[in-house]
Amino acid sequence: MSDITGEMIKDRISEFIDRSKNLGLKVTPQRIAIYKELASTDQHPSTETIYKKIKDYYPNISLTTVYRTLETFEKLGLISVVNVLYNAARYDANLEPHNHIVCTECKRVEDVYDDSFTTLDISDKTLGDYQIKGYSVLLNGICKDCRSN
Amino acid sequence: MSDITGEMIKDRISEFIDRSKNLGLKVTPQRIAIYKELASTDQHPSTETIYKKIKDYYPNISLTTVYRTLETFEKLGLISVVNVLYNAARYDANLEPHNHIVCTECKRVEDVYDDSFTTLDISDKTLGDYQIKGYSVLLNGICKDCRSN
DNA sequence: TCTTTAATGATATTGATTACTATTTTCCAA
DNA sequence: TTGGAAAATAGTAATCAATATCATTAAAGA
Repeated sequence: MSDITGEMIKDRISEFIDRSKNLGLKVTPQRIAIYKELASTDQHPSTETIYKKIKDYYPNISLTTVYRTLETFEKLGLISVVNVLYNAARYDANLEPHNHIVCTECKRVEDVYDDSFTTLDISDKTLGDYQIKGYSVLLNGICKDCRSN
Repeated sequence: MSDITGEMIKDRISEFIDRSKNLGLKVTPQRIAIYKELASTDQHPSTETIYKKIKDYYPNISLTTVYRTLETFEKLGLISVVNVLYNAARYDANLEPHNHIVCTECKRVEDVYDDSFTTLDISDKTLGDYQIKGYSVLLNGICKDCRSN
């Protein structure tokens, strides 16, 4: 949306601290740094990218901490992961229009045939400067098998 | 949709061979095996999974070949990759409803605010046995920078 | 069949992520 | 305010996914 101001970041961080306390998460300087880095950008950075940025002013932070912390935040809903299925490339020979639902536990992917997903209108405003190739709707949830385990 | 029958697979493979020839791709037993494996399932397998299956009856196929071949097929549109953004986890601290557009060249991710994407109706039929957590619309294309390079 | 050129296999390397463990820190209760 | 239990961190090793390299092999048209 609009640019992220310093004021907004401060607000986000104090809200983050409150939410952490409510969730029983200990508030550490590493966690604040990681959250701050992520809340200060709309670039959807990777773990490595966040790590490198923090390194500049917090040279002995551990990469492991960044990985672990982002996972913790994500599980608690403090942040979100853009790409649920980031572990490995997954392929499909079925070229007819359809979409997918993924189980966030076991990473199983199943087909979804729903016309309302395959016929979305995409406005020029939405496209921005991109030359569009396509789009996909990815539902995520927990499958029957994983719920019963 | 429905189950994949042996007849359907044969059809898909001969169509695949035709398309390969038209595209100037050499038709090798490895390529046929890889395509066949993928066309015979609706499980959206990873490279490793396909490799292991083929190993059973084609023991000296190389994992590298499977990687390379799937990439080739995908670039030519013979198959598709379910998860464009599979290289590394990407995070977002912005929890307000929005979606994303990704550049398939440089993997940059940008926010998309489009109400028609954030208010999709999800039918029970679509959900199947899943306990839904959410969904995302991911547009993909080529950004301005990558087009000009 | 011959030849060109693409494709393959094997291996090494890189990059992303997770596992492990000793040490340190947070934060609550005394 | 301080002591201590529990949680978090740092550092390193190990694993898993993907790519690079290169010598060898195979496909397909002349």
